[in-house]
Order: sequence, then C-alpha cells, then structure tokens
Amino acid sequence: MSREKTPADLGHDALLPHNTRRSLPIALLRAREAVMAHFRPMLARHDITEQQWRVIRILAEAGRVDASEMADKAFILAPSLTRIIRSLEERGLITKHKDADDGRRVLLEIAPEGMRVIADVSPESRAIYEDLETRYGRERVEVLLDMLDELASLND
Amino acid sequence: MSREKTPADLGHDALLPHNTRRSLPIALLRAREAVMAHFRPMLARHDITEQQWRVIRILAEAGRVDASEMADKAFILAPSLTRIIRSLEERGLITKHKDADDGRRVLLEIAPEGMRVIADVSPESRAIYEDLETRYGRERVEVLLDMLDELASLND
DNA sequence: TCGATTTCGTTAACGTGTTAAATATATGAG
DNA sequence: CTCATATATTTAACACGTTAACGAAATCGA
Repeated sequence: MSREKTPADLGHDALLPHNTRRSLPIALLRAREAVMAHFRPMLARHDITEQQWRVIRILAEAGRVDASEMADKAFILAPSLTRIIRSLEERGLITKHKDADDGRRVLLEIAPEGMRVIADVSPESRAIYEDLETRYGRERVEVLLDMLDELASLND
Repeated sequence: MSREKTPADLGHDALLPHNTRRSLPIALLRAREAVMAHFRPMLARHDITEQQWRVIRILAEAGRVDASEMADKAFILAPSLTRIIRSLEERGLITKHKDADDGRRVLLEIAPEGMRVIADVSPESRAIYEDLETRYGRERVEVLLDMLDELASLND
C-alpha cells in the first residue's frame, strides 16, 4: 500500500520527460555502441581508432580529398579532424599538402603505409560487417539505413 | 577514356571496405547527431550538457539510484560518470552519499536545485521531441526504436 | 577467520566532441 | 586596387569516451 515516494511524485507527469527507455537519442547511442563493440577490438589490434579508420578508408576510396570534404564524408568536426590528420601524418599513414590553387585548403592523400593498413584491416572489417548483416538480416539493414537517412535529413 | 586513377585502383575491390555512405556506424552517428542538433541549443541555454541532463532526468524518474545503476540507465561509462557526478554535485543539482549497507556504493539523489532544472527543461524537451515525432511519424519512431533495440541486443 | 577473488568506484592518460575565437587566404563591391 | 566580407583551417578550452590500472569494500572458499 505505501509505495516508495520518488521525486517524480513531486511534480505532475507533464513536467517530466518521457521515459528514458524509449528515447531516440539513447536508442541511437546504444545501437551504435553495440555495433562498434564488434569493430573496436579489431581496430585496436591494428592500433587505429574508429575515426582514424574512417579517414584513411575514405582516402582509399576517394583519392585526394581536402579537409572540408573529409569532414563531410567522415562526419568529423573540423577541430577533431585537425588533430586526427596531425596524428595520421606523424604516423606516416597519410600525406598532407597545401592546395596550390587555394592556399587555405589542405589536401590529403593516403600514403603507402596507410594502404598497408587498409589491406590489413579491410578484410576483417568486411567479415565483421557481413556477420552482423547476416545476423540482423540483410534487408532489415537496408530498411534501417533508409530510416536513419530519413531521420538525419529531417532538418533540410 | 583516361579517367583519374585513385588509390582504390591499386587493390582489387575485395580488399576495400564497403562504401562509407551505407555503413551502419556512420548512419547511426549521423542520425543521432541530427536528433541532438534539435536538443543541444536548448540544453546549452540552460547550461547543462546532454549527459548531465540524462543523469538528473533519471534521478527525477527513479529517485535514489546508485552509480552503477545510473551508468546502466544513462548509458554512460563509469569514468565519465564520476566526472559528471562531481560536476553536478558542485553545482548543487544532485546530492551524493555512501550506501550504509555497502560501503563501495555511492547513492545519488536529485537536489531541489536539480528539480528546478527538470521543471525548466522538461517542457521544452518534450516539445522538441514531440515535434520530431510528428514530423518523422509517430509509428515510424516506434518501429525505429524497435529495430534499434534489436540491433543493440544482437550480442546477448 | 583468513586469504583469494570479485565488485564498485575512482584516477590516469589519451583521443574525440563541441563551441568560440583566431588566423590566413580568397572573393566581391566600389 | 582596396577594403570589407566570406571561407578554410587551426587553436583553445572544456566535457565526454575509452581502456587500463588502482584502492577500498564485500564475498566466498578453505
């Protein structure tokens, strides 16, 4: 009969946020974390972070890319990208040079050492992703990607 | 006829990761970011971070909670939580005391000042979320939440 | 009871996220 | 051409994410 009184009882429900368990931000966080849990140990064995992997992977796909384009494709904010580029360059995985036509721009290119990392990591990455796809369902992944894209583009 | 040669041409496709555009980790990141873009400015006006908001919101919902339980519910790693708790306590939004029955545990409770923040932020948060729900579609949000939950629990 | 083990929380160290401001270069109006 | 403005990148400052290691308290088995 006498239940525990929580602070929630002090206000009426309208003043409280909806339940945490069904909140989009946290659900997205959990899902992302669950996915990354599959990749992170493998990337750690190759001594690169998730973000560093995104950057060199994009350079391997797209060739020479300037920093803004990279920030866009890898979805990394400019200040983070500056640090990541510095670190990747110091480790010899990428090269960096000023754009001759526009002195503000920084052009990035993958270095041979970076290609070696790509060659090492890609097969493992693929395998993990395909296992995930299989277990979740190939078509469901597609549906989910579409729904996420739509959510991401609600603002535009 | 002579197209630009990219580093991708140096290896055959099997060695390259699949296209960045349809990758679950980045799609989840983008979607989450798009959602948070709606909330962050509002939270900033109230001078709290997203994580601080999650913590006091959970305390308002659940009453007294120990740190492990909080880490679980708010999906925040222990080291981050330690810092967040320290900051929230210094600002007088929560109180913290050792569990009498188990000296290792730290019990958290929301303070009156914290309840004031809840009262201020909740209506705005709700409004933003409901707008989002409406624009994306109420049922589609539910479907998405289910799909995300399932993805998150693939490991178990 | 005691020593080994486990659990909870913290600290440390490093990388990234976020916002604002600074710097350098490019562009456009007059 | 020149000054104002815009754009690309960097720096700074602070918060959080991530892993490993640590200290303290609880638990369990001998």
